Amino acid sequence: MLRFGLCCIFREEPIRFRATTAKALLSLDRRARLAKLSRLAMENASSLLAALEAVRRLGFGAFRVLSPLLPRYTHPEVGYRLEDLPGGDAITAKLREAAAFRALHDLRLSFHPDQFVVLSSPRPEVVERSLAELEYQGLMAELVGAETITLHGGGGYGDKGQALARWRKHFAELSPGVRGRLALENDDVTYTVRDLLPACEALGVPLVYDVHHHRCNPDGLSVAEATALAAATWREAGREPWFHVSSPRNGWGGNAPKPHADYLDPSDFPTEWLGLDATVDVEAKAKELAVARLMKELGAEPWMGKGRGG
DNA sequence: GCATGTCAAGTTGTG
DNA sequence: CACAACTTGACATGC
Repeated sequence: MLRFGLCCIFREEPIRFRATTAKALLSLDRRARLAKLSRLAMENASSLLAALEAVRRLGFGAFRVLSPLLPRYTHPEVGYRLEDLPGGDAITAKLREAAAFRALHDLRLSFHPDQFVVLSSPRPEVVERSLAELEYQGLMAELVGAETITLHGGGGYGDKGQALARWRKHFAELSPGVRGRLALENDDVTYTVRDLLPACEALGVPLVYDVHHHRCNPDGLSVAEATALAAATWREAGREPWFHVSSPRNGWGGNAPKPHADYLDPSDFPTEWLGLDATVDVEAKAKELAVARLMKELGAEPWMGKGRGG
């Protein structure tokens, strides 16, 4: 069956993740800085557990975790380690509590590094920071039991072949824990499913198929073909396929940017996906309300975990 | 309280 | 050239 996933935050559920800025941290001495970071990290760890409880209650089967659970962790000036934080053990324990809840209810967790993480960049300093950020996200993924870190190909720099060769080279520099979790996702301006498949197959990296991006940035493959090719990269690894879907706020016409709408238009949901064993992250501004509405409109069953009769 | 300006980071495309 | 878009507005400050 299909399981539906929520991305990062909630519209109505009273669950919030906290952040801070490097500038604010730099105005504090080391002791006050670490105390503040510790407080925020503990709040975020508790919020993650609350988020997973809400996800389960709402009948969803997946959750995308907001990357900065530990705010500014890899910042060159205010970066730190978990062991540096007062109460670091309690933070770790709370994250492991979330991991246990995830496992008990068979929820699938992912991370999605933001736009600054670019393994295809020709600039060494960009790649270096990207590798550090991915190692941080790998550490978080390990702690909370997240299966996947979903990354885009990055920039094309006028030569996508060369850029992807750089991506593959830097992929090899990551730790095994990150390599084993990394997935590639087609994006809306540069890399299509057709572009990414050779790298995915060569590296054993599964392909997250975003049908919204595919419609913005087509490659001659039909939705059915792209679905089958992407799904094969997951099944090769004995894993369940992972897809993304969203609707454009201002319709599909024209070349203007296509920000996400509040809710899914059910006609944007590929009929090719119905009946598959797969995970579908719903990217919509109305968050859990949008996931719930889409499931209702599709007649989808709530996720109860594999082998739990759901 | 509330309005407003700011926030680490990359790359691309539009107007 | 400025700005929006991207997984996401939240935080810090000043009134």
